[in-house]
Amino acid sequence: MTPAQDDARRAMWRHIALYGVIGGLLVVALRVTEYRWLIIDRSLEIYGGIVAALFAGLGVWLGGRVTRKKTDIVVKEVPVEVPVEIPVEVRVEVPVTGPFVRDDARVSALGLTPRELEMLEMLAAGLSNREITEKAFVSENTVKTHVQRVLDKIGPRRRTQAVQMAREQRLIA
Amino acid sequence: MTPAQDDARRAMWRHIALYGVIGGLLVVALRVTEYRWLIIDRSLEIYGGIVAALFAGLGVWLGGRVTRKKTDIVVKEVPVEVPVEIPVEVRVEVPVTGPFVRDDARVSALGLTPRELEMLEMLAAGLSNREITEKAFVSENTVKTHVQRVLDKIGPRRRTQAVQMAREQRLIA
DNA sequence: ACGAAAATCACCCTTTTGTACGACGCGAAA
DNA sequence: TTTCGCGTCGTACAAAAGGGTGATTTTCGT
Repeated sequence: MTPAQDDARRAMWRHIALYGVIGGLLVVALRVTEYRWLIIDRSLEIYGGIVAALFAGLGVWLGGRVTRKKTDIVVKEVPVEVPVEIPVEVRVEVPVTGPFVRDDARVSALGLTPRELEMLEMLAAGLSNREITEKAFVSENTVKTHVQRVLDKIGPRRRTQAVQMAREQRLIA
Repeated sequence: MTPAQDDARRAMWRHIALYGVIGGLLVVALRVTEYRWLIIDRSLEIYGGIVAALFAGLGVWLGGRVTRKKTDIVVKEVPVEVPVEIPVEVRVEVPVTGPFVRDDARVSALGLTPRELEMLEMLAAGLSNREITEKAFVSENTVKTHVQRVLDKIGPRRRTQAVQMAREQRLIA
């Protein structure tokens, strides 16, 4: 019996014990409420439902707990044999999903102006208002106004979500 | 609504339907057996136990199904003999719209934990810290901590840019 | 059983964003 | 010519996010 197995066994028993305790408490609670609330009619269905729901939830939790280890695949990094020097960073470019086609119908439906589309693209690039200011040669207030209008037209109240929604609607790449 | 989300939704409803049907059958079965076997004494405990056990099992199964990792594909780094010349830029053509494959090597290189990866995905979905709080069942402070670590590890100082960079590095879809 | 890593939470402070106003100039269309 | 869309800019306040530090609890591998 290795310590690890020992630990696992203990954990298992903890689970079982917890399980039993909860079950016992539940049954007791049901017995008590039976006399307190006098719920007689359809009691079996009601109790069954309650028990089922609670234990199903517990089962989900337990299931996630016990099956987690197996599904979590650990990736070990194997040292790479390097005969010569390798550039510090090797980036693999992966062209995705062909050329992007903007949904112009959607754009005009939303009433997005060209300038606002620009702002949207810079939002998607993760630029701050200040950075957009520098790229667009306008004041920060102007940027805020444009961004605000984009948010109003697309819907959400946060730029992150605006970017996500804009991507889904094919407004930006 | 992407097809994938659609699929997930359909699967969820199938689960719920199955769940309900099993529950109904179980209750009916119990009602029948009640008259057949005339088990009256301690019947509540017995029925409770049966229902609990069955639904706990179902819960485990459901939990495993729901929380199962969608991508079982793991990218492993293997020892390779590197030829003398290393092109600075390597272009790899990939068939369009292939399933997303997380660059696990990159993930572990950055030292991103599973929880942090979750947060990253929710960031990409455009959720605010408060919304993440509700989805992850943790306090807002915890969310901020996780997000902060993600930012520290990936690099930028804004969540919008973190999402963009994470996409480029194939950390998220 | 122990230590390391991960996850959780709190506090405080600064910076960035979001919201709500109003205002001005310009060019095209009515 | 007047109106209107668009781009520009401002102020002021509210809300959210970023940043640093420290602490406790869970989890997990050995």
